[in-house]
Amino acid sequence: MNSKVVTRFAPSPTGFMHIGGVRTALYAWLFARKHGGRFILRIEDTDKEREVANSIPHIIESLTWFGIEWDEGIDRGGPHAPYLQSKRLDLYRAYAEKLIAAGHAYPDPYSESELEALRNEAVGKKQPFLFRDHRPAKLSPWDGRQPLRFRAPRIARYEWNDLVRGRLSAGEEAIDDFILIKSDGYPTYNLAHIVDDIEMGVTHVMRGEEFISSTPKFLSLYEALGATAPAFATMPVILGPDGKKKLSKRDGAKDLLDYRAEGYVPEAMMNVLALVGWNPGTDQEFFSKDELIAAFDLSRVQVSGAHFDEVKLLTINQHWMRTLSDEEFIARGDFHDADREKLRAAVPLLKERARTFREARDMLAGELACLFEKPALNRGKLVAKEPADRPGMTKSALEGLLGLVQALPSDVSTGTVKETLMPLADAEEKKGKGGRGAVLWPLRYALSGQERSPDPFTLVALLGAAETVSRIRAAIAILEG
RNA sequence: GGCCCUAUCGUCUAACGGCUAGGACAGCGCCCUUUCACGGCGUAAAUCGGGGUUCGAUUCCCCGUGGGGUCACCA
Repeated sequence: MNSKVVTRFAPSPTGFMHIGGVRTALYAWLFARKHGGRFILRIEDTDKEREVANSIPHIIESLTWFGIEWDEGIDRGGPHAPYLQSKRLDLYRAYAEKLIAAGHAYPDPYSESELEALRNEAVGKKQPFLFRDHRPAKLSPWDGRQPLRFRAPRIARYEWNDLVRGRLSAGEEAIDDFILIKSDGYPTYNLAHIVDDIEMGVTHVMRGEEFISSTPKFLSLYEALGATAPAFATMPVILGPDGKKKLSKRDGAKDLLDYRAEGYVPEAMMNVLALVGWNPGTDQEFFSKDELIAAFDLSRVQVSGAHFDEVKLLTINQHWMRTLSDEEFIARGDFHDADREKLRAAVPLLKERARTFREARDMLAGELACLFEKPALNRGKLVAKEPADRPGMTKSALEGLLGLVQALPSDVSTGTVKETLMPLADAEEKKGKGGRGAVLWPLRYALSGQERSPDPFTLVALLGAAETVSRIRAAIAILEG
């Protein structure tokens, strides 16, 4: 029974995908995987005016990066191909003819201006405009140039079950004679998605709450077609970062692939997105893809809207970056021309400090640049005693370091460096002149040229004894000069 | 405006009608550390308002308020 589950994600090619759409796709996909079912990617391109060029490959790239894979769909075919609605017009036409024959559909006889006049009249009387009040007395045959309308039944109260929200209902005003086929020959969403869901055997439909109020349309159309409606599951909205409104492209929602460019890993995106609107009922915060599939449950999907927290995303992204092997980290970090050997050595440092790959790249060019090139030292900085508790720098401290570093083996661990150098710093501390800082600050600055850097022992280990000696000598030279 | 959905810390959320309303992120403090970061420990922070049902409401019901959605030849 579980193996019969079929879900789908059916975006229209109107541009990029934002996290709201991706999350809906994620839940539909998780549900299919959880139940050993199939997941379909269908493209709903029935509005040729709003279509944006190249949307389809962009959507495919987005979902692929994100980590969702589909069993049938636009680019890989399947038993119900094609998965592009504009290539299925004959099918919608056949269903439309069936509806006409059964008396469930009729051609709209009004011109645009006539319809406009009727609508204005109703508005003038402060009445809601209902097309069904203006149905033509005599039905003329449909020539395919007029819009085809659904003859909506009058039902006092629609009620249905929602897998997330339970009992939902709507009054009879929720449904009017809506258009099935537009005058340009393309079906509307209302007809096309239902025909496809029937043909493709979709069992569970996940979608946003903006579809709740049009569900009566869908139910009555299923009934007119003599088909059983699938189960519905309504997803909560994802709200914009600052406002309370639904996240939308208009309000600056980001392209999913922008997150890739900013250095987020898809594991983190999936983890975070799954948790906006769903939770496992436990305290677990980190979920791998497989763990999500195992834990996902529609009954624990939230009913109210939620904000997407990019700060939390940073934390979770850092977690998933740290789970990568050093090789994967380098391969996925897009570090182009960095010195491979130094880069390899720097990875543990990057894993500790960077929350995104972009941050990691910035660090390599910024505070970690000293790993790759000699820093430019500045005499004023060398001797400055700012902030107040800074000890300043003495030639004797640097020379003491020099002696110890020269004795280090060429391949040395951070721990050994620390064991070797700390006694000098501790001795300085006993003298009470600036404490350990009297040694450690000069070392940090000589090696990094910066006031903020990784700890100096790590720097020595990464740079090697020879380079360390060279940099300390450079600092001494500046002090003397 | 009609209809529909919804309401727990700043944010994401947990809590068969029953412990001092729990966790995470962010915040704050302390420790570690001459810096930053990491890490450890700790701390502050919430049930929208009013009725009702009940021995007992975060939980169930009603009203109000706030927020959202929808009323297309868009999906």
